[in-house]
Amino acid sequence: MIAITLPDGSVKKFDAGVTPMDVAKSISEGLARNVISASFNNETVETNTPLNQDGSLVLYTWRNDEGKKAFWHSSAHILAQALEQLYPGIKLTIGPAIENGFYYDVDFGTETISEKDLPAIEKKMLEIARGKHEFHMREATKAEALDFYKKQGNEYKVELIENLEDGTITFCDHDTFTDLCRGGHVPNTEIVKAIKLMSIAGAYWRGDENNKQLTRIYGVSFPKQKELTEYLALLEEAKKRDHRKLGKELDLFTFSQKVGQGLPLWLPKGAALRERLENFLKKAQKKAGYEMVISPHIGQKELYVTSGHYAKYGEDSFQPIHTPSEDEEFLLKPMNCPHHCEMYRSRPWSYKDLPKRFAEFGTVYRYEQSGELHGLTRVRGFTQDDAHIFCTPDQLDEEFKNVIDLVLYVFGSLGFENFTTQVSLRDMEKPEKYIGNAENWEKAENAILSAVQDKGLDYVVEYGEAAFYGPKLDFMVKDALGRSWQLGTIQVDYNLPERFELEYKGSDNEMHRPIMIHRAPFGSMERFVAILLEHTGGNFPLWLMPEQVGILSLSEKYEKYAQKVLNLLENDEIRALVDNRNETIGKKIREAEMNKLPYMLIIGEQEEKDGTVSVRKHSEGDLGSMSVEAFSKLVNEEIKKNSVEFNV
RNA sequence: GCCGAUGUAGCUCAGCUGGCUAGAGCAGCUGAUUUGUAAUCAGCAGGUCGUGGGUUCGAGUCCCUCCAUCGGCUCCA
Repeated sequence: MIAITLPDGSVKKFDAGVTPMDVAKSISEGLARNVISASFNNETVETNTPLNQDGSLVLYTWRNDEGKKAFWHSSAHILAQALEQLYPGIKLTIGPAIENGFYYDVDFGTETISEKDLPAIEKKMLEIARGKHEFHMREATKAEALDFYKKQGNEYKVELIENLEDGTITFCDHDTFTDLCRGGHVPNTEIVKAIKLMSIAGAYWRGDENNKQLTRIYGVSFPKQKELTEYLALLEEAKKRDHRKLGKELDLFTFSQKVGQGLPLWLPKGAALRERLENFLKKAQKKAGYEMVISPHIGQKELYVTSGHYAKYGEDSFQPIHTPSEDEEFLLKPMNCPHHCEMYRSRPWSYKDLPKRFAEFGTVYRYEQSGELHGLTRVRGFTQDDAHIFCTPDQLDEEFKNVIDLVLYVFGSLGFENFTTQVSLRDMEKPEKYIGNAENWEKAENAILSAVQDKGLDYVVEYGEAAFYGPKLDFMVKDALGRSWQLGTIQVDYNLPERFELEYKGSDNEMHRPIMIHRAPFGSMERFVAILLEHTGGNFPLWLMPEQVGILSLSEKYEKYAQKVLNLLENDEIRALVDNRNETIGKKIREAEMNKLPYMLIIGEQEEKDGTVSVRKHSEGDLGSMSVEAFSKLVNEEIKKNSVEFNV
């Protein structure tokens, strides 16, 4: 007999060799029907794995992430089987579950497949699924495993196996199909009822662009057709919040082929929105002791040779600007830091002057690969809400933490609650990617780690994500489709101060090197506005709205009164517009609703006589009539409610 | 940059296997209407079908080039 501990703490006795499925059956028939995977002593097991020792067992269903993972991973096996049947001779590589579904990377050899082929593959997958084939794990020696794939001529699987240790290698069989696999499957194929293959993409073997590009097929699957339908509807719904679509509809920004790809054009409403965001941050930064500076958009090549940008990126970026004089070269600035370093150098500093905080909404230009451009989230010309803090070593910790507070304030004020924080460190195996010595890197990385720990931030560490001059703390937010974007960033840099020979005089009357913190709470205005658009669906907080109130006249007869209301609102600093067109009130309301105008004031004979306005709130409807003063108060209270002061 | 897809009026879309002067709705303009909480009616105007080549008696439709966009990969100062 063995003792199985269940998640609720209860312990049940079973004969050795009992399977997780047997345990599920002993609890209830319903659970047995729904269980799709299990873990035993924190290790993933199959539902048919015999358990031979005491331990704790967790049973997963579709409701658990673990269950979904097993479901989608199993679906990837079915996809692979379908592909092998339809395209004999292909080479399978890897097929994991991902956040929303699964994929399989395949070398199709000379064959090319396109999205037109997907329905046939889906059909084959469903056919296989209906066969109710059970998944069985099987151990194999390294020699057997290598032999199996060498016979097939599959160099990818051979490479994978060569990196595995003998004794840890397992295969998974179902129906006629076999795949190298670590485990974690559903009991049998039949529970996969609905399958949708989403798209085809190229993906480099092992994620390295020097390797061969494989064909990746993305798919998603569900235990019920209804859930698939709902999922697809959700995706459609998310597309409505796409910032590219909303930006066009709300007249915020545009792109022009003539101006160039990745070069956004901010239209009046977008520019006003952006200005409001900038002012919001300027106000908080002023309180936090920042000083605004301004630098030009280009700089001499020498500046970037000093900073290290030229050696690192010169050839792969926008090419230098040449002038009529010989040998003169200027670069579009890819970053503001070199300029700010030169500002620091403009005079000598004492330790008593530090920290020095130079802030600038600085527009930078970076030659992103064409395939990488994406709406406003990835562009070639953008404005960073940049600042560089020059401080002494003993000020670093406090300064860094103050910046964390500022970023949290900005995110909080704009309703970004679901962000994640990432500590981006260097990739130790690729030192050529970075400038500066190991000792400085170590110091900078430790400074960030200790600050986030003291602040109690819930963070993940990513190696190889650091900037070339220093490690970062990044604040990531997801877009409407769940893709993660880096917004705020804080970076510790010991390297640029050295390259620019920055100094200050210490209390010991000796010269010392300051440490630099690079930081941008928004990240960039472009990306921030994009993500804000997707989060709010265009319904920004009232204080940010380009237009807050529409005064809709019932007919042209009320023009004078409309103007009077407009003047009253403007006196209270409320942004309003008058719609006095010769259209029906129904049409004016419809348009205002579609333009996401937060408030509509309907005025006609009655209102003019009483000196009131009839208030309608966006997507909520009629709020009844009130005086203009009462309405102003309503608006200002809503604005106040949503804005918090930044306290240092 | 790489893989796959897409590109018809300002916007959303129709245009079957190549065949008359390329259609519709919304937006725009003109006129009528002067309106009570999500589309008043009528008329008008608007497109070298992304670009450049090619095949053909004939190309929006077929082929190639380039450009841009979309979904990924890689990259991301």
